[in-house]
Amino acid sequence: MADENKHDEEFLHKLRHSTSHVMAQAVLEMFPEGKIAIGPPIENGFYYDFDLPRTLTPEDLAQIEKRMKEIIQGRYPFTRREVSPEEARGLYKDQPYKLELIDGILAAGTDEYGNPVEGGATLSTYKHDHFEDLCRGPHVENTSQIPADAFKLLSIAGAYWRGDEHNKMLQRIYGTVWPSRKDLTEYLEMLEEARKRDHRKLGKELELFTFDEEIGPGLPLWLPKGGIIIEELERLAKEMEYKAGYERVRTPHLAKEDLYLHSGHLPYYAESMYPPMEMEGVRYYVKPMNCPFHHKIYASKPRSYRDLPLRLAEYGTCYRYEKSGELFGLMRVRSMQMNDAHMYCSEEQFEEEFLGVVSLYLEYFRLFGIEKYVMRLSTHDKKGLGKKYVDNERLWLKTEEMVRRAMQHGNVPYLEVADEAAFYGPKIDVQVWSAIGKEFTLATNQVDFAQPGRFNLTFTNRGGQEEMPLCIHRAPLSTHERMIGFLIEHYAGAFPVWLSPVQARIIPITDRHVAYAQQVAEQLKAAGLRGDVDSTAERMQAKIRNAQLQKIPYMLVVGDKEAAASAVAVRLRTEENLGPKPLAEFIARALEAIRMRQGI
RNA sequence: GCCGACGUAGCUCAACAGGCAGAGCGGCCGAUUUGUAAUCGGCUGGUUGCCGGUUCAAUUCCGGCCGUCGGCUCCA
Repeated sequence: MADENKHDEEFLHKLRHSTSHVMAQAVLEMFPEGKIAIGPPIENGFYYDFDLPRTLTPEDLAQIEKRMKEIIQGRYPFTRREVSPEEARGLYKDQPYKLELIDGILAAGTDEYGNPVEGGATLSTYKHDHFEDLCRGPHVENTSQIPADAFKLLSIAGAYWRGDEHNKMLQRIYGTVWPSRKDLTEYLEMLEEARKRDHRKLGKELELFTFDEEIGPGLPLWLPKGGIIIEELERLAKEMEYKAGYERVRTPHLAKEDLYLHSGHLPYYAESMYPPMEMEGVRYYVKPMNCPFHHKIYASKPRSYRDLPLRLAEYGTCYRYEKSGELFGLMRVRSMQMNDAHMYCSEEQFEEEFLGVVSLYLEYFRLFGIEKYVMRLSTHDKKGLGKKYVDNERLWLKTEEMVRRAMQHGNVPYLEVADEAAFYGPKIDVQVWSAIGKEFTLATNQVDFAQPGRFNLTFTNRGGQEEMPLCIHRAPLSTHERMIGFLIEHYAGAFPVWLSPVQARIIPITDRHVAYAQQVAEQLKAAGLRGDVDSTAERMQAKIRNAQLQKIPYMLVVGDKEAAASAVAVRLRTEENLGPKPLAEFIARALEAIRMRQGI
């Protein structure tokens, strides 16, 4: 079975890669003077980058698709051949991007995407019809293996040559292709379904948050219902952090420039900080992170080894000037409330502290039922030392090894990726995917060996000597913005009761039941439940529909029978009808679900 | 920030090829009083994102700005 899947994967890969070649041929026929860059297969499809004399339009895509179908039906075989550097250069003398790729392959021993190739570089091409592309392959044997009714060109986008923003921007066409028409249809339907759970759409429908042009891009307004979710998440964080020995602190939203110079953030971060404001000759910045403030709290008095680990927690509000094109609903914003904490510990305590954080993550993920995530160990890259990263290779290697060891000892699977670290140390990032497939770092757990030194943070060890602590930065619940954006999609808006803004909607069948409904509401309130009464002049059916659309977990229908018996007829949003229950029984059930923070 | 598309009522969306801007939902008023996903009728609602240009006339064509979206870059 696993073997079969592997074959499927290989075939899909070849299919997608081959379709991208066919597309490139079609585009070059349309624009004979066009330049082609690269066109790899990707998850669910493929793309190809072009440098063309004019911008593409959606109508062009239809044209290109049409031509692609003709090419496919030409039943052209894909043939591979190896070419000498001279021949390759001759073949692509009018294709500057290909020439650059050839040079790269020969110089660095990499393939056309810059990945190293074992056994040195060989130049090869794949040809079908009259289109011959510099390519390592593999491909399907014949264009006829591409189902002409199972591919679709999806979008046109800009993309920098070699992914570098200093390079020219090319035009990228994204497409998708599947083994059959049915697979394609299913994929497109899946995309459609995913759009329905998009947090931007649900956030509006469920009245959780909004943006206002006059307030500013990336600055969300939390509506009352969203505010409830924030309150509940903070309550959870406070409970968990209290149990784990954290202490809560509070720090201001801005500080003098000196602080960020001192922390070392300013040179690395200036681009993404709001510009300074000046008062009486002093420059202040609104904070993009909480760490320097917490360091100052650590430094507020002499520390002993007996004080460690010291764990300072704060839901701190930070502001980062993300580039305009990078903003994305709640997932990428400019004002954010971070589930932040900094723990200061000795080297011996590091592993236990670090694993303590990881287990906190896992506890949260279990609670939320988050199963699809990847823990990524992000390490430094030698080339970035002194630029992107603090220039201390010895400590980089040492702390990276410490994290590896901690993860291995804790039996936590992780993936290691170079050149993704924070500037002050390695980190574990938790990667998740939004409904529409965008990847995000949800939470992060970072080692910091640089800032304690910059702030002269020390503690007196057992031997009476001053020692520098390590610092761990962590944010298991991410920021409220990203966490809630993610949870909206994760639950498709149907939050478990404890997070539901409205936990119970009381539905009087006729106006004469409103008084009883209000009594029920009072009792829910007294029990600490969030309930409201739908007293609109609608029929019960309409009231139920509205509650369903709002994804309210409990609908309590009350009519004559219920009023007479101090009962409520309980309907769940899953459409399960529990029938009449004594009010006290319902309240007990709801409170239990809330206490467990599970289900409805 | 870069490339491209888009922006019409609170929401979802119409308006031939420049010629007085429309529907459904919502909201308000009234009628109805109903047992598990939409009761009926009436009313209300817009300087068509903003600024400028072309034109007798601009939602429509052109330019600039703002915002959103799809990507790229970047990122909690």
